[in-house]
Amino acid sequence: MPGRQLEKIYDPTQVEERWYRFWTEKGYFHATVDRPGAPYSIVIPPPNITGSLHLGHALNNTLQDILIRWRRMQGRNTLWMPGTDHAGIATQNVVERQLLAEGTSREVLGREAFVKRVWDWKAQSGGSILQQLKRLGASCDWDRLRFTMDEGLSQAVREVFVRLHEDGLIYRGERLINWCPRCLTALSDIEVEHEETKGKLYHIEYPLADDPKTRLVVATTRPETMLGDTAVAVHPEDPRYNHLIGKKVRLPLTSRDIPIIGDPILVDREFGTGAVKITPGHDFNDFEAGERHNLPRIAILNQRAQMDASGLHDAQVDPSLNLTLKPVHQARALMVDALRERGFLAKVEDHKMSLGKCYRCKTVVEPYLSPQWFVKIKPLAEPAIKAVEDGRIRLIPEGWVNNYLGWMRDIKDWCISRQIWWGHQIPAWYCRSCNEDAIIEAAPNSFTMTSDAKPVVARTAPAHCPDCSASDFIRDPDVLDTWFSSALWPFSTLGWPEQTPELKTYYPTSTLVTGLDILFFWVARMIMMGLKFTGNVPFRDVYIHALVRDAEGQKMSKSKGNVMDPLSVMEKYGTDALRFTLAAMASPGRDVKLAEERIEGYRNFANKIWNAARFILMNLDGPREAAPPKDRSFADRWILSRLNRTIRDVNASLEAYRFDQASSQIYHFIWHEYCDWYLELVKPSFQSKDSADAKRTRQTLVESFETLQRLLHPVMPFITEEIWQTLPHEGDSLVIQRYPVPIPEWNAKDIEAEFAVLEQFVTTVRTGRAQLNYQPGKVLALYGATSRGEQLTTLRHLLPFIEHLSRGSVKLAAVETWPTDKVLRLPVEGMTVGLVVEGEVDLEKVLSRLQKQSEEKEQEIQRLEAKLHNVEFTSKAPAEVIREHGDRLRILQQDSRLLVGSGQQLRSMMQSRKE
RNA sequence: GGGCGGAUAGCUCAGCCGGGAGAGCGCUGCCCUUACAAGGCAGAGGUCACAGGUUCGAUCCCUGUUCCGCCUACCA
Repeated sequence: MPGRQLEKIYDPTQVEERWYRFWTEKGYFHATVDRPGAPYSIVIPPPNITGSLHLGHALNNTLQDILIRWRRMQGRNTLWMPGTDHAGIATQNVVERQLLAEGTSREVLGREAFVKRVWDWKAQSGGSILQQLKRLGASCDWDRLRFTMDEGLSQAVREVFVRLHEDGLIYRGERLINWCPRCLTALSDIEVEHEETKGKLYHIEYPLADDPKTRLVVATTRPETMLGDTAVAVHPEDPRYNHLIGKKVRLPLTSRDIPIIGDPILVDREFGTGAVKITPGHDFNDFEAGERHNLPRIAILNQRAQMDASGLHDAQVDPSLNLTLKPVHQARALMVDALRERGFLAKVEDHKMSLGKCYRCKTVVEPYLSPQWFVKIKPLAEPAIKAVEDGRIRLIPEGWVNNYLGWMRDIKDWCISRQIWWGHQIPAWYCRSCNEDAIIEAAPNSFTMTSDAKPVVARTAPAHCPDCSASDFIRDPDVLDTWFSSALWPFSTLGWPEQTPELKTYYPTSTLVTGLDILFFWVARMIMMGLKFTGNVPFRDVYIHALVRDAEGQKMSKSKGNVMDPLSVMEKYGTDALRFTLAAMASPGRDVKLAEERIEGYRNFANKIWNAARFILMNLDGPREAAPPKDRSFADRWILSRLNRTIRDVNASLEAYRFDQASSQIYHFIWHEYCDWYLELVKPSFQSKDSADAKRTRQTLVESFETLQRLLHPVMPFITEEIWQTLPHEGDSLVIQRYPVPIPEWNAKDIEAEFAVLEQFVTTVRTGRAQLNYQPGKVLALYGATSRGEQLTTLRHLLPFIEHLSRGSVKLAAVETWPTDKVLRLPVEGMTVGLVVEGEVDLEKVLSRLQKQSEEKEQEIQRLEAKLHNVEFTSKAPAEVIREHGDRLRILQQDSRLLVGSGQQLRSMMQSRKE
């Protein structure tokens, strides 16, 4: 049964697509509730439909796929639920840009046509990331693909909204919210990115109304908003100012007088001048201060962050300033000039401050006063805190727990309404006749509702008004924050609110794999919603992985030009190499710095495996015999024992989400034990094709290598399937084979100890070879000696292997019987290895190395002796440590004596050569 | 401002419930030895950031310092 010949170099492009198609055609990734095995489920963090695969996705999905493939092979009933997220703002932006290029706009199209246009776009190009996930090998159940705007998920959204509203956890009200003047929508607090920037602190003089020569100086970073000031605050206990409380100042550049008030919360006496202007319409703190003191609010900016005509009028601003419709930064410059000219500007100093920007478009965000929908979050947060505190949900690594708890305990109400068209429209309707004054038709067919409007919240459009029974309604134009629907993802994708078999089987899901960046956006909200609506946690484990950075540790971004495209990486090095790299670098709590050389290194690893497979297939031509492990050869027993250890380690690592450990354990085993030693040890047994050893070793080769393919498959699915299919095997695909578990009969501690002796001997011969500058192929005359009985037995027993790996003939005899004039002696762990010295050899070099070694050993001996002579140590250290120190010392002393002898003997050799 | 994490070989990192300092990549030397030059063999390279403390003993535990990340916060 000669297997098919493999090419000399592994070519992933020949392999990957073929097997992925095979797997999906066979339906291996499809989950059914009646499948045996304990359920294991993961919901994918749904990528944006606007997105294309970047390395963060690649890492995230590689780790999920490793878990899913591993659990599937363990016989669990696995489900990996895939899907995409409608990404309201981002998607709307993309389509609006297209419209702009076509010379039109969403306003021209109208809402209905625009939304249809977005669906068209989604149908065309919204799914490309899914194809890329397949390319990565993701074993998702594609038959269950979900989208946050699917009818089923939309129904879940409406259901949740209505129930939260019924429970009083959703309300509508006029608040100061974060507003993006480019996207023209509200944002939640966490959608604002704060960035440290260099700004200015302007000191502005406000003359007292009844005594214009006396001026109160306030400090501000935003002089343009002073036009909306409705008070100035000082600290009530500040002797510099408190006598002014109750008086008024004339607001510069306006004809308004505003009061001076005392407020100990807002005012920090140490900062600036100790006097603060209060602009309740444009600053969150000022808004609260305004609430405390019943101050009027004047909005001087419109929704595009331009100076607003009616706002300027209300604020009684000097019209000659010509500010109308000037954007913020221009208005600021004009204001500063005007203040300076008219003598109100005391001074300007540099000032560090943080600026809020829209996380989607990086535009500076404005606090904006408008009616919005909010989720009252505290009652939802409390159970979510408890679930993590009591361990029903584990965060891994657990260092993030405090982060999570801290954020949750301090959580603020969640603004969920967005003034865009793409998304789940809020299920709230306004009766026209009851809200006549509250409904404003801003443009034809475009309405806004004041905060006084009374909505009817319902699952479907109401037929009659509960108050006046009229039937003319206008639906709330706002849509919900995209994260509102993603918060339901773990159960909405499984059919909720229906109690589907899927929901019963796969919920709570087992593990969530995600990046830190969406811990609050997504994970926290899923926990809150899951607990609220299913009474159960949405997942047991949350594995939080790091960010992928470039080789210099910089965040990858298009503007920096340091992005690495995973698709071209897969093209160049193969998908398995990329996956292995990401897994190997996924150390907990540390960012992944990705350099291309690493990927190349693991590409080489794939090739190493490939060539091991070639070797095995070449030698499989002949009978095989499945003898019990203990009856097999030394090499066979050794590799099975080592493989067993690796199986144990890898399983333990995966259980602990230590993808890095699992990968390096497999890497080390395959390359440095299996290939470097085992395959070399085994070569001689094939010299006589039909020997018992050959038969059994063939069997061991197949067993061990087949097991290795199973062990590695979750990380490198493609090459392992390709190799597995060429090896003798049972079954249709590696995907559905059982994951390796340790086999007790494979353990052979004694054999491993024997191997250590062999390895030391052989390595020492090789070192000697290198020192004597012998060709690797040169067959040597070698000697071996040891005074330790068990070592001698092992050496005798393993002589054929040792001779093969040392490329020489080894005489085991007492050192005294070796020829003194032509043998280099090298000690190792109590043994002495002898190499015959022939030809032109630089013995000086050899000697100096011996001397250096000798010194190192001597140092170590002295250190150990000092320790063992120290009574404090011997009386207080554990017996085991003392014994171990003693053992080590004895071996060192032995080696040291041998080294000295070896050096003397070498010197006399050199002497006799000279003569 | 607060919190968290990091500082170990040229680079990227592992290790550490305290007892001989490791890997990968890179580097040096020899070798195209029929599985693999995307390879083999051998090797060089580290006062484990700094200063104290606890201990018989500290890379590891504690305290402080410096530097670097990240998260978070309304200091106008």
